[in-house]
Amino acid sequence: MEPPTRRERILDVAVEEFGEKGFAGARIREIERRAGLRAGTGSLYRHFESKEALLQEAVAYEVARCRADLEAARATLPVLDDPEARRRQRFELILHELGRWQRLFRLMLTEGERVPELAFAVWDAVQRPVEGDPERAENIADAVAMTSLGGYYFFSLMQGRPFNDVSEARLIEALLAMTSTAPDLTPAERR
Amino acid sequence: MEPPTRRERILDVAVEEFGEKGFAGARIREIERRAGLRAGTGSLYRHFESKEALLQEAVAYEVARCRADLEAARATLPVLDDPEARRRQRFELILHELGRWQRLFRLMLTEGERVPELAFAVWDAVQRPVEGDPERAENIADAVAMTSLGGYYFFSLMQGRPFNDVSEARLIEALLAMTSTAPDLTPAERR
DNA sequence: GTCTATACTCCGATAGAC
DNA sequence: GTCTATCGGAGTATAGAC
Repeated sequence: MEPPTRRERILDVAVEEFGEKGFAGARIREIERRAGLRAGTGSLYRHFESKEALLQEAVAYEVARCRADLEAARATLPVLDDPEARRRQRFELILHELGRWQRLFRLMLTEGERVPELAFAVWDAVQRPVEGDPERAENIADAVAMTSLGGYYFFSLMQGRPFNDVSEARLIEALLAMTSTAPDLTPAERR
Repeated sequence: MEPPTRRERILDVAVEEFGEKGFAGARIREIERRAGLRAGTGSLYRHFESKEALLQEAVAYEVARCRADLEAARATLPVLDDPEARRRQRFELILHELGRWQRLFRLMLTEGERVPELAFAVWDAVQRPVEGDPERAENIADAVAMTSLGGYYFFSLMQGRPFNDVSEARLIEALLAMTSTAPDLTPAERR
């Protein structure tokens, strides 16, 4: 692995700074400081046109890195035969990756209008394509699992501790039990 | 109902402005403009000490109003005997109230450090207290439902349409089916 | 390509007339 | 309690030496 260029170091810390404080709250001087440039000198502008341009490039950079990490993580996982084990594996991966994508989620919530492509990029990478009828029981069960993992992540983030003191392992256990028992999820009107 | 005082009008629009743009991005002149004061004159400071103080009071104001709305909504609901109907009622209420609390959630994510009491206030109001053992099956099932509704709300917000095209009604249906079938949620090691 | 120095703008906040 | 006028500070951005 080559050492990161200065440009990459700037992008790195810019993602952090924008993610933590949003566009308006982010400080160029702070990004310079963290990237190893003298703070407040404007040296950053030899690398990027403006604060706005920096945000755009930082987001694109982080999306690319997150996607690569996700692919890499998927590639290292063993291929499992048991469907339940496969679902557990998937749930654990999702929960883990949510942390990796946290800053992009935050930017999506706070700077969505400023970077409209971000929403597409994130969902394109994160979301398993829905195959066939979205009303299919399997897809609904998957949506419940996905939303539950996402909600768990957000609520835990907000509470600053595991949501309602339910551990990750416990939640996954419950989700597996609920979706494997596979209650009839066909809409009532179709039965 | 009395007409809102100017102070209340300011608090009203301040919640909007802070919620949309965060503390750093919010503009006093914009709040003045929206509250019917001349923009950029600093007239706001006859009512509030500083931007920081305004944020604190705006948050407290919004928490109080959201809580009142929640109580009011609960009070108007009919008392149901059927436990399943009661759960459906509860799920629908949560999904509905999440929209009302949206700005506070956002402020919690973006300005959490600035207003540490906010997290306590919000969770105290929203969260049904966990009775007894948090590992109890009922509480775990409830946590799954709560997280799923929260995640559904957030993801739909981010996607700008119902998450994975699953309608609210459909999600609630699925959650009811999954939690009423009541699979054995006791942790494996206790069986 | 990094620094010094600084221009320029925007914003939060204050003083004081009415 | 709202306006006019303005201060002071902070922040983005630029010009130019090295």
